[in-house]
Amino acid sequence: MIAPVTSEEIKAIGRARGEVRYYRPHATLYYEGDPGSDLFTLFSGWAFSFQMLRDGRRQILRFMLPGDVIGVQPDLVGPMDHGVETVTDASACVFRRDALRELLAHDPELSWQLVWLLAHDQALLREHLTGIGRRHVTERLGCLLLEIYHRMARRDMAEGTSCPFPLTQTHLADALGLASAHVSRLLRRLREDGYVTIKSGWLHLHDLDGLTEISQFDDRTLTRRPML
Amino acid sequence: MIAPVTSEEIKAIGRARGEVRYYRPHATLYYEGDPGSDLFTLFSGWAFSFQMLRDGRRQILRFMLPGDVIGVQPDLVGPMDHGVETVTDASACVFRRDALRELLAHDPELSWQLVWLLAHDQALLREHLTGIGRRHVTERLGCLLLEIYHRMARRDMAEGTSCPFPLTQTHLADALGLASAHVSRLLRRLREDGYVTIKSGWLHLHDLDGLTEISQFDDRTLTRRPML
DNA sequence: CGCTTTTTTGAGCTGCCTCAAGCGTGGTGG
DNA sequence: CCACCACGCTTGAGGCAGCTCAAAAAAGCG
Repeated sequence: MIAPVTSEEIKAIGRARGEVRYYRPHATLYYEGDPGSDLFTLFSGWAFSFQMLRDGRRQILRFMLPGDVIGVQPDLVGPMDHGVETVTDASACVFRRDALRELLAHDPELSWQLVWLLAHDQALLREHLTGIGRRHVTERLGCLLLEIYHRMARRDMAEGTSCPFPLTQTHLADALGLASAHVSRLLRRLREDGYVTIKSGWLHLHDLDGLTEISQFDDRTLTRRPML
Repeated sequence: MIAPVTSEEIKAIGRARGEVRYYRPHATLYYEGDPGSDLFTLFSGWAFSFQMLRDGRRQILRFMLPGDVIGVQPDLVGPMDHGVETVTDASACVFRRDALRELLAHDPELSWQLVWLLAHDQALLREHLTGIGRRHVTERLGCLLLEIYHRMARRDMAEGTSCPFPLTQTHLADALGLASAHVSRLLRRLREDGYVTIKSGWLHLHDLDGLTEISQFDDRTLTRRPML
């Protein structure tokens, strides 16, 4: 999947001047415990961040779409508290951590943007947390699909009310805190009720407003666009 | 409750030079939708941040203990995506948002620290998210109690394996994504099994190691101390 | 000491899980 | 080009964890 990028992204990438790396699906950008990995801008493809528990349970924290910045989140010194893995073929622009620190010291505007970016990530995490903690599962799933659709639309990567959607139901389940069997049932119901179909790698929202309504979806975090 | 503060906190507060405000329990520092509130350093007392759904369901995102910084998280321009409310009597040092922006421009070191702080908050959120999404409820509760205990201990506000604990079971329930009746049952079991008692505003951990074990508690996020 | 808030406990229910088997599909190699 | 394999999806059956509703006991608080 080759992704167009917006002018903001190109600007950010230019600033970074890192090399570009290419990944296969299911590849690891960095793993939990990694002692200080690099930073990335996802150039094309999808990825996600996650944490594991000892017995293999996995929680997906966030899906990364083209243009997203990866690896700023963690403690900037010290090991990563989460891993990042690709979903599809992907390419990412790398730049070194120490370079960041230097950049920040010389460019207050950049540090402001970095703060903005972190704050934005936090907002997504908060929304996700509230969803898992307090939403009914159907709402939860609906919100996730809508969030992804809107994020894709902002990047001009949607066509009408459809967009590419390479995630498996297992991804969804691990993001939503559910069993994948249950996600299948939920999707069936959404399909039968005429809201959504997922087919050959595309998400189709047949009734965007209806889904927004039944999901109690609130795009408070999405109306504000990332600057970087 | 009057709280001692560590030297780091005093330094941070000095830098901010804001006025100090005093709050009663159950008071609002800012509310969801607040168009750009101020920033705070919690000086004494406990508070928490939360989001509400339309039908009244509440998710507690994070508990704030003395010394914690409040309100940096959100989008630094634009309305707050969450509210903050006190649990106990509390006092907080305020400083204005625009002052922050100016400070950042002139002090790269400070912006570095701010980034650190945001990253640390994110780590807490991630841990919380994984807990709610993928942990069994007993583990979840255990982890929350341990997290709070450790955070208190770091502030020298614990005595042995006990610490002040002003939260109600409803607070715990809303943080963990549970019903409060169920929290009561879980706590009874932890008490009967000799792990924990909560009594007259204090948390007593009778078997810290045991609880850490059965909760699969991992203090990866806590071993790194906040610098600000 | 009376009132409010919190905690405890019970009974019954249901939403989501687990386990498991069958099906569809795309990719690979003969 | 076809056969096979692997992986993801679907669907069923049965179980239990955690919910709701409710009411009583206990613990602050003025």
